[in-house]
Amino acid sequence: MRTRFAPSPTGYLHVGGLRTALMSWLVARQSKGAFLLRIEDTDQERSVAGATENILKTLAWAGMQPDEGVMLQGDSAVQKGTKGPYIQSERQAQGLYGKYADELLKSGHAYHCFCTPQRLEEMRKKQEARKQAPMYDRQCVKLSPEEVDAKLKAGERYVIRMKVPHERIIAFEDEIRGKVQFQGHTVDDQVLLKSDGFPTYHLAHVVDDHLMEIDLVIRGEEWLSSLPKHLLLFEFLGWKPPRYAHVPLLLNKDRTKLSKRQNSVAVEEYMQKGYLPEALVNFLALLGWNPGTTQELFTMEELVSAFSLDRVQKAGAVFDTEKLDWLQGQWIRKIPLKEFMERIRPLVAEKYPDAATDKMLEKKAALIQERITFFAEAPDMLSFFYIKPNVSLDLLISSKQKVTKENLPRALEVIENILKSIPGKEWTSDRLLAAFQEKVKEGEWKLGQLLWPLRVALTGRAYSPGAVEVAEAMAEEQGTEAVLQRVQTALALTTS
RNA sequence: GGCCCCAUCGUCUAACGGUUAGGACACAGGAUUUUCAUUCCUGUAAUCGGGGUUCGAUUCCCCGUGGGGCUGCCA
Repeated sequence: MRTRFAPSPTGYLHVGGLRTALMSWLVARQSKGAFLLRIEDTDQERSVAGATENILKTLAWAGMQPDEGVMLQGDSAVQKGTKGPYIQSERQAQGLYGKYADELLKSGHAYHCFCTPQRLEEMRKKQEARKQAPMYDRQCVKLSPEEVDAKLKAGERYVIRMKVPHERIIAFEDEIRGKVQFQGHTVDDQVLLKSDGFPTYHLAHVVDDHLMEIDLVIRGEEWLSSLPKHLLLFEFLGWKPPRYAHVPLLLNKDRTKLSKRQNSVAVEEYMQKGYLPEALVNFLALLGWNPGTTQELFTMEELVSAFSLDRVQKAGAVFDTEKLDWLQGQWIRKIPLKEFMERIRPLVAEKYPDAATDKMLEKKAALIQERITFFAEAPDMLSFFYIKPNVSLDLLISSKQKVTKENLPRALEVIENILKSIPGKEWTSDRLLAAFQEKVKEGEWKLGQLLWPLRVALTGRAYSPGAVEVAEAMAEEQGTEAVLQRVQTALALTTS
């Protein structure tokens, strides 16, 4: 199966685009076919320099590389394949689209239109006032060949429009929606070739996807109403149309089409926020698709074998990132510890330079891997290993743990004594915990009354890894004296 | 306005015409030998409305209603 993704280089890659790209990629992989990337830059005004590379890099981040067409080589975009060029402006330069427009002109399926934008605007206004659907009124169809020639010779600006047979019924079987039908008279005479000579999306899509031998076009539902135009063009040109899958739209919370007003829509934004590609891809795959099992976590490989278009939903899906965050947590926990450590190292080192060469970082990383959702949380979570924390009396006290202003000094003394009673070599979290539990057995203290102040004394934080785990790591790194010192500092705080 | 598409918990979704309408996220409660988190358990919560067809409709048909998309010399 040959599939394609055909973005316009207008800036960033949209999450909706990533989703259709993903489906196309999955289908191609699954069928051992090819995933093509074509650049649709027929709108001169909207094209942005560097956007192509940017889109390609983002796609690569997500784990999708094109097999053919425009792809990344180092930092720049190159083209590979036998059906190129794969950039529409380059195809345009070869006169490709004009050639087929001429063919349609000759066969009577298209005509020159000399109407000015002003006239078209007025026409639409009148139609709207009469509560009619705004459609081209075919004024230029009436022009005789001689009149057309004369206007062309006079250098009048023109476009080429397709001539839609009004009496036809255009029916089609969509891969997701099933049968879809349109009445010819409701379909507008679409502009095929603009006055600057460039094709519109409609002509370019039909010509390119035919020439590039695309078997299946997966695109957003917003294209469904243009489908009859495309089908007709394939017919007029004598070509077999591809299969189509019109994927339901991604929606804002208010169920309108996903917009940047209400959501982060650029994949880059999710990269910057620290989302893992595994999480975003997993999330996108599950939006509007389900495997028919209760499996929620999918690697790319698993998606390749599990995905199928017939389990894609017909209704739009609200882009609610709560589940994305959950998936992010799941995926960050799956990262092998060493890799996790190397991912957080530069972030921690940025704030605490010692981390750059920290031999203890793996042990510290292990303490936080299950408690964070984003790498960016790591520096804060580990801060107390690198700087002495600011411990406050307020934090040492906890009503939930029954640590009061009154019993706190005594608690800290007990903690100190327990710690002192254990030889440095035996400072493992298990051994430490056992010691505290023994004390608890005596009846005077609850475990929380001892471990809470210890944890706060060591970390200065409302939440952190467990007290004994921190004590173990800290003792190994800085010696038991350093740990005791922090307890003593806290104790001093209570007496001042 | 016209054309097209769609409709199950708040959200993502499952259910050959026969299920106590299932799962996940979120939320609430609890357990997990300290906080936060993780993990586990429990709970709250849905078939848009009306007609058909059928012994029986979430499921099939029709009509409403609601929502969305398109309606550019943008894609």
